[in-house]
Amino acid sequence: MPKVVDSIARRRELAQAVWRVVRRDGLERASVREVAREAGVSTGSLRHYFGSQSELMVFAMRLVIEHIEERLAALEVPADRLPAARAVFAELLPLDEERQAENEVWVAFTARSLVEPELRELSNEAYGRLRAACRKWVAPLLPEAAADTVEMEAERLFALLDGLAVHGAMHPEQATADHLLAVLDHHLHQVSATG
Amino acid sequence: MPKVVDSIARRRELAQAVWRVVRRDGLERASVREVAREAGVSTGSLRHYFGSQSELMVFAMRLVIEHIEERLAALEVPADRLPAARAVFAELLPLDEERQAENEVWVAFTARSLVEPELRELSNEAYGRLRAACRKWVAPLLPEAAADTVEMEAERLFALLDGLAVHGAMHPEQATADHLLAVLDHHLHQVSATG
DNA sequence: TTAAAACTAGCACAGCTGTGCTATAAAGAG
DNA sequence: CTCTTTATAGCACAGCTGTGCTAGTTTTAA
Repeated sequence: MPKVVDSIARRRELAQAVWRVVRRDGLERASVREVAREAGVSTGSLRHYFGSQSELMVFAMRLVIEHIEERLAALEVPADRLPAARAVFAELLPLDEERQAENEVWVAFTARSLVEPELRELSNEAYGRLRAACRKWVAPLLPEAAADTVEMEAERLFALLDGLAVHGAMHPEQATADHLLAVLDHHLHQVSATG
Repeated sequence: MPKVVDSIARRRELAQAVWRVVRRDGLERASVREVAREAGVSTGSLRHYFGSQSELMVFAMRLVIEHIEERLAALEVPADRLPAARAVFAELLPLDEERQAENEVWVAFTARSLVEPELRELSNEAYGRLRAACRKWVAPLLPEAAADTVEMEAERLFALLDGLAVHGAMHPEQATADHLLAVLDHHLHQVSATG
């Protein structure tokens, strides 16, 4: 195994230490020293893998996107249109601990991306992909609808998903997995019924 | 005019300096010194009005809630159910520069409230009030529906509004006022049509 | 075995942080 | 006027920050 593979594995471990600090103490506390401490290494060692703090943060944020895409790629999508849409969009909701953790981290990075251009790029990229996914899986539910109706429904679902994700992060006691799924199911059912 | 009135007016001015810094540089850059610089005062003077930084931040976040409630209180709500709901919920969207600014600040504070208990209280308070408002103004659109259906629709609208607000903050080029209003109108129309 | 590459540790620097403190100026009350 | 409260300014302290740097250590290659 060439060393470069271990190297990126190590980078992933360090990025997950970022996640833990972000979740526990917030993004503003994710200093180089604190992340190194969380990962159990020295700052010099951390700096060997990431030339700067912002490089570390960009990598940590990008890792969230990669995890989500890996889960989506591993998903067995049902053949029927409505169960297919449900399966895909349910996968994006913070329904279990792993996705809750990544969702909280994502919310923190997203907020910072408002003022950090390097993170903003990643946010925009994810935004575009999610928007496209909404269009792709909602369109089959509206076979007779006009193009701009499909577009409108995609935007509505897009906003709904982001809103549910925020609620899942901010109020996990109330936005339980059952709750999130119930709202999603209700919405998809109504959309496919009117289309 | 007693001095206490000027005092809270001064606190509001300083809190708005917080807003400007948060919007320009992010919440993590809103240090005591930076806010004082933005407001054109010394740190000692700032500290005379706010005994600690967290007191300043709590006040600045609470001021966002107060501004929103002032706007809602000043709103002339139409008599008809659907226009009434539209007027209220449109008021909550970041449709103009003022609301965009406050919305961005709110998003930043909300994200930090994930790890700051003092801000979390305010976030929860706002969450509860917004949820109640959704119930109040959505229920008349569904006169024949069961209670849990009304509840479900309120939750769906609640998530949609938060999602639209996030999109308005993160992607103002695409989430224009027209776009946000179109999605809101489409949703309210469909809810009231099926109810 | 030897040389090079990769890794780890930790210190040093300059700069920013929140907060406590004192000193000065302004304003209002008696 | 004087006295007290309010307001403002700015310094000092201890502590954390990102990053550059050097010195060891381990691993890999030849």
